[in-house]
Amino acid sequence: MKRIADSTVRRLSVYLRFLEGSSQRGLTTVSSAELARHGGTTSAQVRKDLSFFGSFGKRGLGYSVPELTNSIRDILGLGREWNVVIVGAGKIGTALAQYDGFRPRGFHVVAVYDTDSGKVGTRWDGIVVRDFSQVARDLASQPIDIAVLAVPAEGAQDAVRRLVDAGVKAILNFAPVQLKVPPDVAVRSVNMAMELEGLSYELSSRAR
Amino acid sequence: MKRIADSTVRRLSVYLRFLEGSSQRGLTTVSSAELARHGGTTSAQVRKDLSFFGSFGKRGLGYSVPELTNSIRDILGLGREWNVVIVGAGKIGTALAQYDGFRPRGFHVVAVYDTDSGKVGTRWDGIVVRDFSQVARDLASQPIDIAVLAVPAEGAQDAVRRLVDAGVKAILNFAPVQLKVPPDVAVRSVNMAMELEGLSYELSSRAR
DNA sequence: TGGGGCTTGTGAAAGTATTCACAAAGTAGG
DNA sequence: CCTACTTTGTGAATACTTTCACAAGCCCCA
Ligand SMILES: NC(=O)c1ccc[n+]([C@@H]2O[C@H](COP(=O)([O-])OP(=O)(O)OC[C@H]3O[C@@H](n4cnc5c(N)ncnc54)[C@H](O)[C@@H]3O)[C@@H](O)[C@H]2O)c1
Ligand SMILES: NC(=O)c1ccc[n+]([C@@H]2O[C@H](COP(=O)([O-])OP(=O)(O)OC[C@H]3O[C@@H](n4cnc5c(N)ncnc54)[C@H](O)[C@@H]3O)[C@@H](O)[C@H]2O)c1
Repeated sequence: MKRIADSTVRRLSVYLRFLEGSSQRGLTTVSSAELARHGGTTSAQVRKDLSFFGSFGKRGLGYSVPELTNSIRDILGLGREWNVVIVGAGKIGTALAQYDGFRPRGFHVVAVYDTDSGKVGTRWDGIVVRDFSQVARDLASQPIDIAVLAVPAEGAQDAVRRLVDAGVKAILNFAPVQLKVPPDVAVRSVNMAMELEGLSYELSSRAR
Repeated sequence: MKRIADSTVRRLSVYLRFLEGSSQRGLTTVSSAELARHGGTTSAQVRKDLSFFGSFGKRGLGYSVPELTNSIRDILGLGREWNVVIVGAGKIGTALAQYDGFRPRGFHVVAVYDTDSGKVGTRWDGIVVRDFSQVARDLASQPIDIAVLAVPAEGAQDAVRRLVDAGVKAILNFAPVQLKVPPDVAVRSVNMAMELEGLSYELSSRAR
């Protein structure tokens, strides 16, 4: 099977979110043009994206909202719960642990880790902060799907090494560094400084 | 002048970060191959990226670290301070306002806004939380370059409308919605749920 | 001062992604 | 059942990005 472009997968997320909203507003069908308008793309793009995975619509009518919702959830692997740990109980780690937008989408934060003994043992919303040195032991008994990395840049690569050694296969990285991982580990990075710099570039290049 | 790809601008940020580290470690020159290794790309890509903006290296030798650092800073528009406001003093807005990684790169958080009267008037690190309804008045006296949007998804589009009306030309959006803005306003979105779904997709498609 | 070794800068080629455009398949209404 | 209309699914065309490959330029040392 052909490799699917990252941009396609991201758009599927966007379509899914719109479909969930449509369902709540009682819509039963939706056209590629409507999906496009809300996703900031074109109807041809929507149809092409979906066509990589199959044929989900009815010609002349559009897509059934519940059916397409289920199909995209399946494609994205959202038909199950994913166990997530947050590494780094600092400012951003705390915000993420307390965020209630992940659970409804199937991402379940099962633990928060830190190296600071002053933080280990505290708890928020029923999630205890555990000692990061125990992560390998913990993962042996409770399987983890995704680790969210929210530690300072200096410690990030070392923390990744330990997570990978413990068997983690997917990492969402907030530290502003380029992580090195084996090819069987998936990484996505959120780099806010980079986004701000992108805006800075746009503002500057427009002025020119 | 030809439009520069987004991916190129992002890589420039990555190169810049590595150059800053190199400078601290006392290096005076660096080759495209070294930049590539740390940026997770290829040396040809590095040279091509830079070639869009000029010719910065010395053949046979590489790039002067301080000169290339300055050149990239210039390209990205980082030769000045940018005034930033954060809209939404919730979990993520608080983390961002207290984050100390933005100031050294020239992004200066000058205000935080919220609509919740219980939060308005409180202050962290010398930044007072102001009433969002006053944003237009405030911006008239103090110019703002970038607004960081950290409000719930439902309120995001309306907040954007008000910011755009007040003259804001760049927005970094954390709400999981596709914002609609006029063409002269730059938007970047950080959508964490989408990143997690991307990881979910990768994990699932590998298993298949 | 000239040659060997290295690295840049860049057209051209290859590879990806998006857009076009239209046949095919469906709906709706008489 | 037939006609007019809508919207999908998809090859082909276009646009964009990355990789290749090599001449040109510069350093260093003999
Ligand atoms: N706060 C933000 O808004 C923000 C924005 C952009 C990027 N980031 C990035 O996110 C990361 C975290 O930022 P923050 O502001 O939350 O920092 P922070 O200093 O508030 O928190 C970092 C936490 O990580 C813990 N830690 C350190 N090393 C660790 C390790 N090896 N294992 C486990 N825990 C460890 C520390 O004890 C601390 O509690 C940084 O890389 C930062 O650059 C943060
Ligand atoms: N917290 C996270 O880790 C996280 C992760 C991903 C995405 N997000 C997104 O970031 C946004 C904020 O999330 P949060 O967890 O900080 O929420 P929150 O509820 O903690 O904070 C939202 C804040 O925005 C304020 N607000 C509401 N409407 C406003 C308006 N029109 N103008 C100004 N302020 C307004 C509220 O009073 C509140 O203080 C949401 O869209 C959320 O989906 C948050």
